[in-house]
Amino acid sequence: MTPNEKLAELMFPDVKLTPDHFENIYPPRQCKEGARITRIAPSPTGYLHLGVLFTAMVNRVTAKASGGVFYFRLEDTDKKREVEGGAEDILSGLNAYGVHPDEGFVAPGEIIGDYGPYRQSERAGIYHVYVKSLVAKGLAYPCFCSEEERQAAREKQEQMKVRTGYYGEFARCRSITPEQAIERISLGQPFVVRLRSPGSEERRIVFEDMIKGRIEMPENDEDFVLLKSDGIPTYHFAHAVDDHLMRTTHVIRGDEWISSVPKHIQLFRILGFKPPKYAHVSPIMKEDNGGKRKLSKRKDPEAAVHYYAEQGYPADSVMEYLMTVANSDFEEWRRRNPKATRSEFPFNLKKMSVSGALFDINKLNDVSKTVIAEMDARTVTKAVIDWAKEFRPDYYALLSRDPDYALGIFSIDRGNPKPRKDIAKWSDTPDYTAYFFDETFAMVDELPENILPEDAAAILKAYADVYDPNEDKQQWFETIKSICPPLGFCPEVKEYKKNPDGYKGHAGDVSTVIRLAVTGRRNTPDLCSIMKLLGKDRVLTRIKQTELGVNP
RNA sequence: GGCCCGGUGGUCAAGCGGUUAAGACACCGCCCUUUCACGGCGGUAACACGGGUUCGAUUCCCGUCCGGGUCACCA
Repeated sequence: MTPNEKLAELMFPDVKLTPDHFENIYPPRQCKEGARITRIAPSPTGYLHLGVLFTAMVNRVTAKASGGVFYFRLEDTDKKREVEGGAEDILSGLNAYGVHPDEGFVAPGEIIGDYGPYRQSERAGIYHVYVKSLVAKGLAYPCFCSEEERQAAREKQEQMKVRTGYYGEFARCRSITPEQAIERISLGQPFVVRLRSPGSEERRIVFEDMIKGRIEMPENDEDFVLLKSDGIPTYHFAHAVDDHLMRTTHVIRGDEWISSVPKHIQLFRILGFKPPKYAHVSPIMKEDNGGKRKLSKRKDPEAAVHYYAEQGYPADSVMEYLMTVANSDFEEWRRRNPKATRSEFPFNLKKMSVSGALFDINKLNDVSKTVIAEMDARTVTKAVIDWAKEFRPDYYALLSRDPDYALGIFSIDRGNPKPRKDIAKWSDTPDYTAYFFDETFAMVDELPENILPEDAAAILKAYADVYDPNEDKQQWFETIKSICPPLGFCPEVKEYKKNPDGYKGHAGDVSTVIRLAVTGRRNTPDLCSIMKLLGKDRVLTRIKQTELGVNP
């Protein structure tokens, strides 16, 4: 045994397997030519972030479009930051938005696939095999530096105005001989394992990022940590081992990783792995005092995907919006293919933006209005009730009192060739539908400027006398027209416009007064339908109340 | 500070040496219309700056400025 092999044996006495073993039990995948294997590998440090959903969506769509596999791996190597229930939240969130993994963690408590374990904390044995072989070959070494020592070295580097980091002459433990290391380990000194980096600052490494294009950077020359003192790997090492063994072909991740690519490529080479293709996704930004910054989970409520559920944005709306952010020609495609499923869209990583897009709530609202406008009444009603049940108990109570009435509300003007686009999210509905319930109906306190109170009172009085709840829409409007002349209003708008001085107003003004009395609003969907739904008694009561209020 | 990346209307974005510099959202006006919404038509509004290269630069090169990312035993 060489000294390094002895050292490796001492460091990992329990490790008996070799890398070959894993190469055999995780063979290359049998996929059709060009199939892309992608993954989402979040760490369970909190709730599902919009950026993670976005990245997951991009991963899934690229895998699916190529007939490949999209899997979910849990990066739980940092116990300190782990949040209980974090993994479940992320997973159920992804599923709620239709970003279903094919493999790995596919649902809370459900793990499938032949390339597991998919939880990094269960893969310690695998990582150790690879680290051990690296140490045995002298490609990695134990480092005994304390935090204080590293801190001191850093300060010295800052003083000397040189790059900080554990490299070159600053990599103190690099020169410890295997014999010395064996002695210190035997003494029980704690250690981490570092890569003995063969890189040089002087040399450049070039790689092709599928989104950002060609990128050139100095080689990595830092002896970065592979295994932490608790025996758990760092992200870098786990990335290399896992993505190789799980046979990932395309690593699509946030662009905060781009600066570590030299480390990653170096690791793949040293381990004898074929590096994956990389695609670094720009983050979704938020406007902040005229500047831009990444959506922050702490500062921005809209960073957490949960926010959209609370606000009542349908999952489809969020995904449609995210797709337009991902590939801006998605919108145009959608207009041409209104009924197609998103997976039919020819998604392309190369069409992704190189710099981060500002989160645009206006755009989300617009997209969402279109999504909701195309839903049928039953779907909308159910969604609103489900939403209210969770987030607006008071409104839920009103809706669930009479489900058919609720259905009636959301049926108005729905399904006709000119869809209304006035609901962007379910939280718009309590106010939007307030006048349908006596509890939330608010009487008018102000008339339009062009209508005098006495005229309004006269209109309401006249209408109350002829009101017939059984009229269809056309008859209903004829009735309104019929009360116009005696009141001094013109039944035809066009005629009124030719001769505005000859009348007090036109049929539109008359119906506005009625609308105001019945709904308390100047703008509503089709009034005739609304009145039918409200019912004769309620309509008459409101007309009378308003009449009194307007003309006491 | 070092190393990367990026700067086209308020926002998202096409464009890749010669264009009246698309389109979408937002905003404004008009039309349609019993209101609103939908729809239609029109409008305001952009190539960060300075040098090159070129017959010609938004497009290519350099510099400046601005923005973003990253420099851990976190991912």
